Amino acid sequence: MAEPVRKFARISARPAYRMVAEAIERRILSGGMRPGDRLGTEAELVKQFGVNRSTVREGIRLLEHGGLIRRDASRRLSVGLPHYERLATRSSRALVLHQATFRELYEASLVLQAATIEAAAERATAEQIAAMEDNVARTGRVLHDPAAVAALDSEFHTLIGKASHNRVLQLAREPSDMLILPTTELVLRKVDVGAARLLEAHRRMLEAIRRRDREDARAWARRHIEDWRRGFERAGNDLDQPIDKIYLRTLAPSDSES
Amino acid sequence: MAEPVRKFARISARPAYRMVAEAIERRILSGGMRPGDRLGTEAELVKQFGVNRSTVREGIRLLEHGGLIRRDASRRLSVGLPHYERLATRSSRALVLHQATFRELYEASLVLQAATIEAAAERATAEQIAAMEDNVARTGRVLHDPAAVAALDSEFHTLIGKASHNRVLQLAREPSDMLILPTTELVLRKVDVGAARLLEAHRRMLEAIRRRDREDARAWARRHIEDWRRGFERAGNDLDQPIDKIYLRTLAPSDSES
DNA sequence: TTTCGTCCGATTGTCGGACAATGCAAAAAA
DNA sequence: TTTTTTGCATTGTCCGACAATCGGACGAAA
Repeated sequence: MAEPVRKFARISARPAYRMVAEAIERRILSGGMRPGDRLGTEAELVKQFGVNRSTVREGIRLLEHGGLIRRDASRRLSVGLPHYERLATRSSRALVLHQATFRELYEASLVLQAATIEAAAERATAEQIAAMEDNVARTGRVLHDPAAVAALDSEFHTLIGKASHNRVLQLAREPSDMLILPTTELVLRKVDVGAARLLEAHRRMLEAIRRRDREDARAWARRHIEDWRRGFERAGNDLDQPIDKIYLRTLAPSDSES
Repeated sequence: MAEPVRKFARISARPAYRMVAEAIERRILSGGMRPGDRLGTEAELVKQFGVNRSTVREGIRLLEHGGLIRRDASRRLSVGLPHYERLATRSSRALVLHQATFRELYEASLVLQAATIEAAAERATAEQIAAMEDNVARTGRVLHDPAAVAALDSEFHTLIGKASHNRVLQLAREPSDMLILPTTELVLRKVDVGAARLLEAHRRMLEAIRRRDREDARAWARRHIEDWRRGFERAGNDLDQPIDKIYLRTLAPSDSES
């Protein structure tokens, strides 16, 4: 299997529809087009690239799903700004396919949440703190409803992410959040004091952020996640089991929305 | 702008090519098909879905770019296993489009690298340690060549990622790595002792991993990244500047490979 | 004046058919 | 048996077509 001397550059046997996609992608990423800009109509692209409309359409599809290209209400093409959520959805799916375990999620979350809340403690704006206060208040009012508490928990973590003012951290955090948070409701149903402890943790975290006390914020975030783990295990789950496909049902529709 | 009472659910007029993509996606994610399984030919899909081949092909394209579907050497369709690198590429691009700054990258890296190396110190196998030793040895031999050192640095971090045995962390880390590492060469060219310090740090990190000394490993990883920051600034860059599009040139070809 | 039908052109979504290039596997030749 | 050839299946690309829908213009009704 001796590789012959490599002398020639790989000939570009890339299908035309890929070249179309790459050309558009390059244009966007090189700053030639900004998010929101209108891409031409299909007919125009046909003329520019000199290929058939079917080919253009296939090329467009490649970029469309990734969010780099959007179709607005009138179905016309425009440059999109892929949002973390969408990317996180894909990443989450990859993790499931790779059969990552809950322990891996737990370990990563511990670190990422701690870092996020420290950043939030340092940089949260007044509005962001107000939003968290509102969230905590609402949580207090629905303590008996696991689904509602879980939803508000998810929102709370998103708010902290925003308050961290670090988009890289947010992006890094989202996949694990997306897989852990759906289990919260499950845990709450099994552990009676779960909702109360969750609220307590949120309150303390918020309090620490308000005081700009990074250490305390970090400590409570850690405790919060460890609570989740205990509840998860008490609910009869094994931390070393692969992430179940069940959660994909939660994920699935989120990507197919208009 | 008073929103009228919202009474009807949004009507779902999803085009057929999307429904095709969703159907295939559901089948895969629900475990109905495993990575590596052959998807039928286009003609078969046409029969199953009862739509035109053009429509099927557009649907396929949606999934193809995400890696959920691959075309093997013979161009036939099979279920793919999206790899982190591919996802990281997309995430990196998103970060650039969102104009994230190097400070955000730096902050996130600090945390993620520390966590990764702690996990690696705990769980690295003998083979993985051997691979790192080999990497360090090779680095020692090319200290004068910034490009080679940068490449080996990247490899070293990948090895640590593998040794962490935590795929969630790896996935979280990859986008920031992908954006920071290309700057290493740049930094090395500006700072004379850069390569030596880098090698020293790698050596210490490896040593700590071998001793299963999490604290020490973490400390050296931290120092390593702080070295990068100092070098980055000394090279005349502002940490608060948005990630430049320059790096996209590095990124661009990585996705258009076969 | 504002609101409501209605019409029209432009554009997208979908379809059917076609053909060259290429890969795979069976058939023929060595 | 091994090698070569041939034929078929499949993909990539193109063409032309038509219904559905959107945006806007135009005029009628309130």
